[in-house]
Amino acid sequence: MIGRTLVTGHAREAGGVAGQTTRSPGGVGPVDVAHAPTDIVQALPRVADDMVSRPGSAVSLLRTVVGVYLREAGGWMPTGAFLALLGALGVPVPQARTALSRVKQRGLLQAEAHDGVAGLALAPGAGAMLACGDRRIHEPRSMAADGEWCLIVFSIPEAMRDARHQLRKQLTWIGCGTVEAGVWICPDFLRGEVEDVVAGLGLSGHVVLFTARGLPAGPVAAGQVGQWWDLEGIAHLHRAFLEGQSGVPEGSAGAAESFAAYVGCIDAWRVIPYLDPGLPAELLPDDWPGPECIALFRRIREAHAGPARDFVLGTLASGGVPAGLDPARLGHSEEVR
Amino acid sequence: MIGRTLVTGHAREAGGVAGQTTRSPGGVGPVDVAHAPTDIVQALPRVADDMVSRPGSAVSLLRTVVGVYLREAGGWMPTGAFLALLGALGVPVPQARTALSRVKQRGLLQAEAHDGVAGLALAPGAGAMLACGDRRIHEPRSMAADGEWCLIVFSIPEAMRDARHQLRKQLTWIGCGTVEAGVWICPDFLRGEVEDVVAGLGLSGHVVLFTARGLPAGPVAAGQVGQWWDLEGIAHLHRAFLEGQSGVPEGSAGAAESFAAYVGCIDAWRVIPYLDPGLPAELLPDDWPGPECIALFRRIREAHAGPARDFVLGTLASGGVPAGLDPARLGHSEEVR
DNA sequence: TCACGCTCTTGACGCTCGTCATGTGAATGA
DNA sequence: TCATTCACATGACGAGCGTCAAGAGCGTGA
Repeated sequence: MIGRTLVTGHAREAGGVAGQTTRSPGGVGPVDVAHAPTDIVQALPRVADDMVSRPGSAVSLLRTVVGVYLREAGGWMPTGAFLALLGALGVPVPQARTALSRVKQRGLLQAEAHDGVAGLALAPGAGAMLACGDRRIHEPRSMAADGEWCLIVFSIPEAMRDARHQLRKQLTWIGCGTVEAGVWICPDFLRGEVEDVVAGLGLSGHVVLFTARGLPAGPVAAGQVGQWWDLEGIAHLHRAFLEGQSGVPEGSAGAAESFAAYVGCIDAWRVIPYLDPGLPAELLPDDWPGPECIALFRRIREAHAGPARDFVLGTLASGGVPAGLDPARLGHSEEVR
Repeated sequence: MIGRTLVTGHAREAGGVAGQTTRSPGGVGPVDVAHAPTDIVQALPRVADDMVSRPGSAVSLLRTVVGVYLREAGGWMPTGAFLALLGALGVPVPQARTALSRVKQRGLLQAEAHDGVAGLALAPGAGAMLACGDRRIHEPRSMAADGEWCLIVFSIPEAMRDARHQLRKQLTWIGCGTVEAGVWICPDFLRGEVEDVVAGLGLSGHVVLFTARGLPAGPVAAGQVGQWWDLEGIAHLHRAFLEGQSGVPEGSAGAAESFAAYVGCIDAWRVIPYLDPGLPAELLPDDWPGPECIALFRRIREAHAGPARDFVLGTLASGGVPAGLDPARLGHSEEVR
């Protein structure tokens, strides 16, 4: 729902003229062609992978575990370890297996046996996406009041409408705002990601990027920013994070609890630094929840990242049976291998 | 014709998908409201006055004389002096009177008698326009390769189509190029004039200006510039100037000849620094005639500005009968008063 | 003052962008 | 495995921008 709000949230004042629908209300016959996933989907920059699944779902949690721990573990983990870690997050083994299968199918992981032990390795090319995600997640950047902007101007023929649609969507995903139809804006430090998106869609010839500065500071600029971004929707994301993480203990806890708290926090946090471009405080409402959100995220990380890491290492060392974990929470741990 | 080339010269490749038109082709009944010439016309920035008349015509020459000499003469000259000066430029007295009447009607000059002598004074508010013209004419600016751009983004509702049309036209007049529909560009040192145009049309609320930099230098940027401006049309203007002024002696000459040469040169030159934004040489074709043009303009000014000024002062001192001028060229000089 | 020609205006049109509604396939969770 | 929900593709639509063509208005020159 949140995602939907954001994606469709840029609705301009559509009031006034009542749109008339001349379409016949009844269902039409089986309509046709449709749904060739086309090669555009294949060309999708991997940023899309961060957005498809809902935070808290099994796939999303798995995706988070992969992002946070798999590279450090050498890019490969036995299947049993995945099951154990997801189990520690409250995901029953059958659903965890389904999630593994789906993430594998999506191309993020690939099956690989090491020394006869079945496991999953990072798919080639996924490393770059994860690294990019790391930057955004752990070093959320904020633009200075006099910082530079990146303006994205494009004109894409109707024949490439899919690509145009994808472009618009992905620009929204990485935090760009809409100035006018065909003119988007973001902090200039996101320029690299914009270029990646554009190149990934094969639209380099139709898009022009400018580095701009000097929005005449003051309330006028703040008003502009309010028109360009769905600040309300982004603030709602932040507040949902604050609310969801408010019960997380910020003191020391058991390794398993720390792991669950930390991964849950990352999983809830992950999408925010994408959709929030990190606008300068001077251009945001006074009660903007961003800084408080970042502070909470950092406190939780400070408290639990270390123990959570220890928990994962312990789980890996024990071959899938995490130490100090109540076996009852693991579901059918005997299935693990 | 040149003007037309420039205005309509940005035609994009209109080919491609054949659009379907569901609109009824027949004319509709007398449609309504419409057609209040509106106050938009009154709000026209004076830059328009520089473009309406063709170089070399009586009105244009008069406009040039006014711009170059009237302010120095104290903002007022007797009608006879105008007739004499235009006569020195080859304009017969009847046409000169028509020109005076029309320029007066347009609001650039206003009738004023000094000490019982009929004459014409600069209309209030015209001074600013002339000053702006001076800057562009005598100090043609050129952008550095790493200079800053001004991006103009606008979206104007269909109900204000006239204003939108005017905006587009005037942006072209002051040298702006088209990036996409609704996105224009010019060197940032023209920003002030852009703001004047926008404010003059009452469109401040619908236009956003950015200061941009960092067109990735090189042939790519040059290609972009070639798409944004009608470089061919501008080069044609330059070459026409070079050709038209090639016969002008650059050495010393009689006062009257210098006056005719100098005013003729200014008159032919005047429009060029408006339509040519002064792009950096790195982004222009190798054979770009701009610098040669400016050099020629400066040589002619160097050679003739002084004597021309003396000629005007002499004419004013003698009350309308210029010294050293062949009376035959003056037409009916006895009509002068 | 008059005829000519250019400019501007006006209406129609095509193109692009964004949105909405709808149908389909996939992801999710029980 | 199955029902529900979500995301995406598609077609239709409104809006904005620019262009074209025809007609009106105005500048130009005789």
